[in-house]
Amino acid sequence: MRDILPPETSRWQWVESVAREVFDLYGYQEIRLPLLERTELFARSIGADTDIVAKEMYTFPDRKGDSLTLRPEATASVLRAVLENRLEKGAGVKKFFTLGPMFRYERPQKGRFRQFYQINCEAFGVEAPELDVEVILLLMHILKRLLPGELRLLVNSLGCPGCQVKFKAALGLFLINREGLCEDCQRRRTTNPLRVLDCKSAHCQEILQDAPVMRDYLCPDCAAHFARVLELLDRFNVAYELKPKLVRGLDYYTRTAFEVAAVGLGAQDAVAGGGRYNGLAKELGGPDLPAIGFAIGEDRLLEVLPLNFGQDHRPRVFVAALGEPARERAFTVIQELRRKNLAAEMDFEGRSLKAQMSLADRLNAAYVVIVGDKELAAGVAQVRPMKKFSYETGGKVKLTEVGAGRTLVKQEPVPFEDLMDYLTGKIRSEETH
RNA sequence: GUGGGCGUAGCUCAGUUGGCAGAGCACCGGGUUGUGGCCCCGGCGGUCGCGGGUUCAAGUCCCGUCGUUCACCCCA
Repeated sequence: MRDILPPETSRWQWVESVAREVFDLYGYQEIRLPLLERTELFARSIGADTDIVAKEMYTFPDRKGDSLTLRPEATASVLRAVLENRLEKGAGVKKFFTLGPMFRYERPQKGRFRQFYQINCEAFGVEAPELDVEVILLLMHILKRLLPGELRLLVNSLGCPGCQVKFKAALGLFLINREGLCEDCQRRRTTNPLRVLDCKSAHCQEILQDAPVMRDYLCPDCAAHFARVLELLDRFNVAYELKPKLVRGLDYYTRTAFEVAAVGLGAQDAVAGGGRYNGLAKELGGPDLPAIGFAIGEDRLLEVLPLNFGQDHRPRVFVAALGEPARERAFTVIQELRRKNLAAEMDFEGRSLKAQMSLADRLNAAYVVIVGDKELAAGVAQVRPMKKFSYETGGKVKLTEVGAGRTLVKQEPVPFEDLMDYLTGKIRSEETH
């Protein structure tokens, strides 16, 4: 478990605000969900044989004795909320996004945490491959707004349950008399044969060279659906890699499955993953409701995001005051500035002017307003621009770097009654540049 | 669930065969009695993760424990 602290938090806010903006462009609306659900929901949706359900859930009884679980993923909760509130009724596609923490009890490592954050997208009610593509376009739209680096989009089709039965049978037959599979795969061979496909062992991959491929087992409908998805991705110039061995960890996926990988994340390099889950609604006792969605791993995304992205560059005003009367005045000045929507700060501890200047510098103040006895008497404050490398010509500055290429910026006397207009004007004009 | 690395000042880390707990950065003050960033000087700051053991003596050796980190399994 970990805390997320400033200045890191402003990067999180930025990522989330970009995601919200793009979701809005595509017509998605936010839903907010409980972090706790009845254990049964996850057991039924994710699949009892998956690692998530078998060993990774935070599960405990509540006071009444009902078994509750901290959500290990969002899709099941979203679908539960949709069905409970009859949100699937009515014409057209229903589009939702949600974001927040998920919980899995596993050993943390790079890019993996016990409490981690996802941005989730879920769309219901439309079976057409166009929706698959729109969802992928949406995902790539968000990621490209956020990340400058190259992303690898991996796609595959897992087929419908009919295809999967045939394929699993073929794969099982293929695996049954193969020698030399790693220990894990020997176990998986019976428990979850699909997982053998994406084993990282080089030796297993060698054995799998001529294993049956899902694509050959797709029924005509599934094959046509997948072909159309690929055709549209091409038309929108979305670069993708076909990855026949892409299987996903949750049982409920059907047809289109995809994953986005980024470099620099170590062993856990998937920043987003998703796919169709047409059968899940019925599985949970609802109607036959086609559905597709994805999850972005926010923690991992932040990990590969350059450090300067999403930092707060809002200009601030610092009011430096000397003496008690000046401090009184300064307090009213910063409140006035804040009411004008300008971020403003001052010192409450009676520090020296030098110390206040230094503080202003650390707070990244764009301007310092200096108020002392002289200024109060004259009714005129000194306004000093704090751009890097600016300095006052008359000051006792020993800055050794002063010289080549520095601009001279003098501080200006500004009557108190003009202060607000002066500062708002200065800062607005700088913001537009 | 399995295997390894690391826990010493706010941060990053030194610490010799066991012998007075250190540096850089950050912070505070001064050099400049009213002016930030560079420079110089000074200062503040540590139950050495926690508990036990060995020893005249433990940051150092041993055992346990907690935390953290990387990898496996698996996933975002």
